[in-house]
Amino acid sequence: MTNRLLQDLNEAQYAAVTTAAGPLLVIAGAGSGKTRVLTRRLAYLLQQRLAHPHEILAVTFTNKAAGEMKSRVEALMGGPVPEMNVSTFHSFCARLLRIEAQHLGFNSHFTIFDDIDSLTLVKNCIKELGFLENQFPSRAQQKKISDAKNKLISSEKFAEGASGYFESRTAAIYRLYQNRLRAFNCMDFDDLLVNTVLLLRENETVGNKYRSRFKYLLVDEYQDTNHVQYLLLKHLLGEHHNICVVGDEDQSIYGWRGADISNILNFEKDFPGARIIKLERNYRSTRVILRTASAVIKNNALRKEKTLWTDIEGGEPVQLLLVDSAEEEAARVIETIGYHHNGQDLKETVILYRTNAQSRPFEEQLRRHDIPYQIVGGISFYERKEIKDLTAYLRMIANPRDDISFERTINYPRRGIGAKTISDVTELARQNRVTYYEIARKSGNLPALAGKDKRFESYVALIEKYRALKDTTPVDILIQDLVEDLDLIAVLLEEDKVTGPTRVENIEAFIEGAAEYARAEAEPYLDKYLAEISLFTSVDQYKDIENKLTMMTIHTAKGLEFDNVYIVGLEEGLFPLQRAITEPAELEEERRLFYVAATRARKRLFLSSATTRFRFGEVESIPSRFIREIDTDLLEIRDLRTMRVYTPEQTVFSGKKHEQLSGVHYEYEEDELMREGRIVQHPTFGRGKIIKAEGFGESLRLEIMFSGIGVKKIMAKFAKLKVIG
DNA sequence: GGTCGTCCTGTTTTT
DNA sequence: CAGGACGACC
Repeated sequence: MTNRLLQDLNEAQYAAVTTAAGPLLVIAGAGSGKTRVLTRRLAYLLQQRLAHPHEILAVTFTNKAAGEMKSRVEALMGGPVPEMNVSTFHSFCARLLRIEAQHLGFNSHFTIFDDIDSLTLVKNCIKELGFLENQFPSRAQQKKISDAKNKLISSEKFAEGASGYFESRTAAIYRLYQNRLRAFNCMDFDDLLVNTVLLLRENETVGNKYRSRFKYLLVDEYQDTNHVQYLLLKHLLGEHHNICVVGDEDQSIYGWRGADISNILNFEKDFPGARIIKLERNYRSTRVILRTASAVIKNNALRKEKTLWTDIEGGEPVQLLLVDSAEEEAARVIETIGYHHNGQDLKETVILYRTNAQSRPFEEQLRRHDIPYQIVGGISFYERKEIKDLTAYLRMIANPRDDISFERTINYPRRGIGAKTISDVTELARQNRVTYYEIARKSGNLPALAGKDKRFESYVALIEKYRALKDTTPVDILIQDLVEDLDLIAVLLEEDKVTGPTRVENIEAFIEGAAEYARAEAEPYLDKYLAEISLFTSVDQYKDIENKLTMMTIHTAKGLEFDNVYIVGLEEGLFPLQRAITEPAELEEERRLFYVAATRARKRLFLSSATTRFRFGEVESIPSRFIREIDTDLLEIRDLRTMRVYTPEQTVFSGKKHEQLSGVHYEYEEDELMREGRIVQHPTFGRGKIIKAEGFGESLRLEIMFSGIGVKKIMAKFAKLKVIG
């Protein structure tokens, strides 16, 4: 009898599904049936009774992917598999820590700081230490701290390795930040991973407990794991070596967040005896689309050679739209969508962009034409002010030690507690080494807060009321009552006549979300609900709703596929981003990002590029180098400025390069002269020698050593340089 | 204590 | 161009 789990698999897929024991690396090219392999593999482990559901841990990148994987496995197994662990790294860690928190000096009601909370705390720390915000911008400091954590460098270790003015101060900020989080009984996103690793590594009992529990580990999107995640896997792996990771180094796009591409490149070294299986046959895209993606990605040096192929012959040429401005781009793209998708379901079409800010002109056009759409990501629902304010209350209720949530809620809605009083509270809390909430509770006994104690009392009474209810009242009811107690609806409507109603709608949607959760959960109480919503990802909100166009960043689109894909804003400085142009490693990541974007498409791919784009001030744009890397016979160029169309045949036949068609001169010849070793004449600095040249054309940057002046970094397009030797 | 206006900076992607 | 920080004023 044939095993239906092994039907319809190609040879490589079959091997990936059935190779159960030992380390296994599955290199899964875009569209190569990865999800099918993953779900069949899990079902196969269960079917062959190699493991009980609770002995399997599968980690995915988003909650949505986890949910889908689980339901597909259940469909294959013909029934629910409730005990199988399928989750993201972060939510797996959060759940584990909820159980084991006391071993780390946290209590199990700890709350999770999102990016905004964490930034607020960093700001507070910088202020408290008396450092200047312009010398130590909070965002940059936050990033440094996060980078350190991703490499498992503690604040103590960071301080040891720190040298000089800036680093030693960053170390101080890091230390204070970490101490505060601990005092608040809070963890940021990075802490969830770091603390789990520390616990598994340093607490033998806990470590052994989890090591003996999981017999099979499965990791999706391995190319985007960071060092801490890698260590987490190492520490979860017990006697057995049954770890299967699936990934594609060409799709690694989270380097900026600490993802370490060497995890996948070094898998064989890290896990001796590893078997490698490559899935190279693509079932998704037309040959034209694959060739386009490959033409760009092959310019990267850091990759394992791999060739995707498909049986899907030919396909429509890739259309390149050339336009004047960002507004024009939006108008023409929407027009093209209307033209091509007459009668088709809009859910099969997506507009992908490099940065969230690019969505605006498209939104305007879509509204104007009354086309239904959804934007995934951007300012997430949970980051909206009214939602943030409400969740800050919920967090105070779950965990009153959280000073950041205290600050956010103490005077909203207004209770007559202003900046002065809050700084008094801060001061008192520091002196007495207690939390802000503790000060609020004792305000009656504190002379410094004389006269204000009634205001604090009503706040404390409110928090305490809900603290008493939180473990027994379903979370949606709790939130509803809280909103009423705060009179939040009236406050919002009063506050701003224009945005008020929308904000009220958002509050209502939030309550509805909680109600949905309450219906699905056996114990729908606050603590768990908060943990869940703080780990929502931006794709988690994506639903392929009938007849709605979708827009999102390329990062968010990872793992999704559509019939029609529009990649917009293909200009130097935007895609690739300006800062990537001079950094080879970052440029390669941008290229992978293009690769991910293009391979989302099944049938049709459209690219667009504008000549001018408003960023800070007006900026002339030139088409992205990625366009030039695509073979001309794949492209149909529609120059919407001149209303000229160049088919692939014409382009090839006339031997024209597309940079000429687009009317942009790249001025290679000039570039050729501006190379290292050349002597140039500068109007103010005089004679100098080029010691470094990066970029090309408009973005050519030079480092020039001027005699008697020193090294200057110069943008070639602004400096009136003359080559004299 | 609250509000309004001005100046300044900083701009990528997200768990 | 937008959002935050800060200072002036009510």
